[in-house]
Amino acid sequence: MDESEFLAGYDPRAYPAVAVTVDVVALTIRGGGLRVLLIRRAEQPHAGLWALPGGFIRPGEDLPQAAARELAEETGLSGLSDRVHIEQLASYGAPERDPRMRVVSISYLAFAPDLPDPRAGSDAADASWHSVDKLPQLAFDHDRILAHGLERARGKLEYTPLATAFAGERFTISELRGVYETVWGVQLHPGNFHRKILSVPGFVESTGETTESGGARGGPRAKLYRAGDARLLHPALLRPAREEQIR
Amino acid sequence: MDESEFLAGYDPRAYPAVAVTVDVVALTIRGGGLRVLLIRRAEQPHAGLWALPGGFIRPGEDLPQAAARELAEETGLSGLSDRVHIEQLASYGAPERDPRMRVVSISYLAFAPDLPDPRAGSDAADASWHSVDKLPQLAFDHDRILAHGLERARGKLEYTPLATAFAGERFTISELRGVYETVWGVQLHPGNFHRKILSVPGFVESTGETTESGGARGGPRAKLYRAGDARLLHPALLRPAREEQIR
DNA sequence: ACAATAGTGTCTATTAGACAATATGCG
DNA sequence: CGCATATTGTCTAATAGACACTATTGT
Repeated sequence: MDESEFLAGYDPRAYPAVAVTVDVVALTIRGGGLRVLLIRRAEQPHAGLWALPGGFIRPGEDLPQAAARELAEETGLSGLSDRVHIEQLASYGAPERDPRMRVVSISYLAFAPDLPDPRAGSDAADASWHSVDKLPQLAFDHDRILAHGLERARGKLEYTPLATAFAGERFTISELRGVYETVWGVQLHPGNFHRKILSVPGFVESTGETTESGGARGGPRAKLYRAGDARLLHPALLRPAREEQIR
Repeated sequence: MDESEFLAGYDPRAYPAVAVTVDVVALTIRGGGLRVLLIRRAEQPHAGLWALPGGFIRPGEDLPQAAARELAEETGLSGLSDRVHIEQLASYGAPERDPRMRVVSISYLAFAPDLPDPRAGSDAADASWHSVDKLPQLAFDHDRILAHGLERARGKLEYTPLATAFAGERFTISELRGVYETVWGVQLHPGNFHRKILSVPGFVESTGETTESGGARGGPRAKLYRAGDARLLHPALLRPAREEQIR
């Protein structure tokens, strides 16, 4: 057991130092595509490569708190706490994932609508949103972490109301469909999607309002909705099954 | 960023030491019920309380490897690697979760059929399987970790062939139904379950054999199956929806 | 007027689940 | 024999998805 073993003679300071970091996969939808926040490393190792924002946990700081802080530091936003959904993703601790010392990274997944252009923090040469379809080479094992985050996000759209976290405070059914289409990378049937969304209890609730004008290329004004109180979608919105996912 | 910040003047050895442990939620089905492996702490703090098996990661050791090692040490089994399904659960790092120092724990979830009675390791006063329905008080935040593990296991039965990891090499449809009923704590309709399982591509495959004899209380010999090659169940086996889960 | 879009109606195939029926083997 | 269980059949309600239709608005 951890602490009994500890008391039985282990002194963790006698071990090679273990560093604990948090890395954040921050996703938003911009320019019609799904984008991830990357920062360009200013220092060795992997200087010049792009990487996920992250850093050491600080004394007295809880893990989600550290993730939120790192994200706020990199985006230059302080008051984003209430609009950003953040959840733990997974941990990575392969012995050689950092060439200098043992680093265990706890990754977090963040979603938000319309996050602003990031301001590079003091420890980064650059910071920007990157389309997940054309990614640069990433430092460390951050490609694996990012892939895991994307997979998680895509899956969670199916059975949770997470998509509303990518939309604004009020949104139309079409905008919500756009979120699904962007994250999943598929086209969805507008009519069936519309009916389906409204049939899931607690997913969205009507505001009684409509958009100020019709769509850019015509069409009637759409009703506006806000996120409902459901935490799970029942029934779920399933992606069209792809054979290669099953086996 | 983590390492640039590091190089910019951070020395992790200058930080208060952070210890990284793995804790394992090991589940099996015994005596008709779902059971979890607990060890009784021999040392302070929380001496005498039950806790999840776990311990420090060792230099050069990957995280899943550490989890498998801890599980093997506590169960007294060395050759269980190929029959045990093990996967990462989540990480816990609240600053005060261990009263002595900063400890970040990475939890793992393990499932296996018929795991033997555990042998208490050198650092434990006792080790045994406990029904998840009547749990003792647990050390640290292990009640939260265990609750999370149970929730994950129950959910994964829905859309993965995980249930076969609780059954033996060959099993009947009724035995598989027993796994679902035990983990979910519900009664399932035998006929519908039977047809449903066989309709999911790749979930089970026939061995062409049957049981040697009928059931203990009569009935025909059942056909024997083995796990198929599906990694995801499509369509999924959904639990009867409970209203309180949705909101 | 014309095109694009919001929202609704309808039809079909699939699935979950209730219930029934048949066959087999234990006591 | 009588009962429990394995397996299959049938029927109904709900759902996914294809397709069509109407109404509204921008150009």
